[in-house]
Amino acid sequence: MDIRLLEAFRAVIETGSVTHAANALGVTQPAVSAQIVRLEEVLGFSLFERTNNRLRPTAEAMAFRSEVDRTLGRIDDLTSAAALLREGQLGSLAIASHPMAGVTLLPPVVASFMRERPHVKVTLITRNSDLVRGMFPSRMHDIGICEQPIDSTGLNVTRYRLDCVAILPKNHPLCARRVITPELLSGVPFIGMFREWSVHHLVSGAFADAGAHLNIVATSELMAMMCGLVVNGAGVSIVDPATARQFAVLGLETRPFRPVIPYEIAVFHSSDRGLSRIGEAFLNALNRHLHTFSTRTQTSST
Amino acid sequence: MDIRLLEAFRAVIETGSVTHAANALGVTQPAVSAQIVRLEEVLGFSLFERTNNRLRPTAEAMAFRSEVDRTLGRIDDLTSAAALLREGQLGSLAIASHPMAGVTLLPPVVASFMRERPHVKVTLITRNSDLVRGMFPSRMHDIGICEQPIDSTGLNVTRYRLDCVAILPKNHPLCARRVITPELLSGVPFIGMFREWSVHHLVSGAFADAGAHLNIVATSELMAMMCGLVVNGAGVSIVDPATARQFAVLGLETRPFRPVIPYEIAVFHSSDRGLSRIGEAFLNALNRHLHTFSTRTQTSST
DNA sequence: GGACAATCAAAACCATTCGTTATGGCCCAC
DNA sequence: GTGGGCCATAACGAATGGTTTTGATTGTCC
Repeated sequence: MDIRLLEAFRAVIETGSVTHAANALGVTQPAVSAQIVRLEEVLGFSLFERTNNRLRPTAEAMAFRSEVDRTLGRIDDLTSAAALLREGQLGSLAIASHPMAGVTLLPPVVASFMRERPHVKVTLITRNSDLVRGMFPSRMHDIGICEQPIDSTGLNVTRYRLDCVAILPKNHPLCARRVITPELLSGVPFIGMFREWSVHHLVSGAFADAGAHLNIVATSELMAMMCGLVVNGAGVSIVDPATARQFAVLGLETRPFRPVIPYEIAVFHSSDRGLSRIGEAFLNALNRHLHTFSTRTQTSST
Repeated sequence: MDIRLLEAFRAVIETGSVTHAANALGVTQPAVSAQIVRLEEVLGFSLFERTNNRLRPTAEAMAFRSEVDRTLGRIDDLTSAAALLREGQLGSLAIASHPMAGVTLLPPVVASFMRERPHVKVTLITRNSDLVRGMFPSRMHDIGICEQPIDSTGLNVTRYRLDCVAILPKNHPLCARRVITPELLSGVPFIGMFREWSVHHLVSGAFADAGAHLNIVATSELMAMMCGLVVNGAGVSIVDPATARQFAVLGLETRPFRPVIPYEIAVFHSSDRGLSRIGEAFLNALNRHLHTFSTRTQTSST
């Protein structure tokens, strides 16, 4: 059952003549004539009555036509689905990330990605970094995001280093400074993170190196709460720039912090299994987004 | 978008290897290999990752597969619809008949026809003979049935002549006779037809020729009522054999009548428009049925 | 009524396509 | 290391499917 025969049949029915159908199809009249004959042979019944050098559809042809229409419609759907797949517009994307990425990094990227690709189904899984690492190389997820360090065997890993920033409430005296240092923050009420987080080890190290006093007045497990405390004047803090930007709407002031406190995350996927076009597109979008933080990137694969 | 490519794709996915797919499809392995390449070129994205001389479907291939399955399923439907059309099992049949055919002739034929062809939609229109004749050559109906005479220009007409029979109640004295004649019925209570009907003109003519007395004690418009009257002993009558058989379940006795009273009907269809396979099949069935009445047939077309 | 235009079919021809056979490379298992 | 399984490539041949040309038929317009 050749599709071209069906298209020829439809064209003849619609235009009412072989000649016009041939014009519509961009082929010559004898070609269409032969196509109709072939179709009739394969079907085993005649589609047209040849009378007076004219074709008149038989009753069977009329009934067959509706079937053909449905079939050609389905094939149109198939080709448009193929086009969507080709452009990475159709399919699914499963991302496993650690909580901070899930809360502060992914939302803007995923949202704009979904806006551009309304047919893509996105699944977001949030687990702690260890569990995210353990989820690969199972085939369930396309992309993983976790904190450093990560063993890259069997994975394609892209490492990003974001420079942490100081966050201050509006009108805080230190807002006058373009760059914040441990000396400036010595003794200033500071909001820390309750859980183990590499960044805060680095922060306390930087304070110690500078002989400054880290005056932690509150800790929280949630970035949103820390930022909320800062906004309301409970103190200042140092967080990764993605978090700072995500909660900027609350009214945070952001300043660079020196010495540089790097926050390192790893974005990865199975290296044995090629990434889907959607996955590639998402990695590009994520990469673009991360580079708005003047991020340094390093890719490694095995 | 060649269907064979889709079938090759499906076979490779299902069997897991090009070689097995080739076996399943009855072609050689390089053929399937080339088909997959062609399909990938047409689609614009790759369907398999070639690694370690093995093929592994990409994420896009998995998504594409469901579309392909639907498409191939639709094509299966198309081919089976084509098979039904070829066998006259799918489509519609519109029959316009005069009332007596509609009541006594068609029901058994149409019922068994529909039983054999569950996918065929049958439309029955019942009008008087003049109106039935007037319905052609409009294209709305496939087959017309009316009483004689009929002008056959533009029509394919098959004329049937049925010999009318005498109908008697059970245990009527005349049941002892193998053949009924006007002489035997002279003075016997007779059920006539109210409306103009050629048969009854012939009957009264036969009685007159034989010098017999036609003693009409009741008339009706409905064959069913006439037969009911006969069954219940109100009299005897002479009707066409199709009617007699149709109402035989009521408990009629039927005997040949001499001289022969012919009842003539015409079965016809447009001659400019070929009859559908369904129409042909129905005409055959109708012809077979009518010949169980030892009917004489005569076909004419213009 | 005759010339013309339109339509479809048939024949000859040509190119592309598509499948087969033969072969080679690669990887895995034994 | 060797053999077997799997896939890709190349060479080749057949057949499919198109074009061009031509012919036959019919309806139409002067």
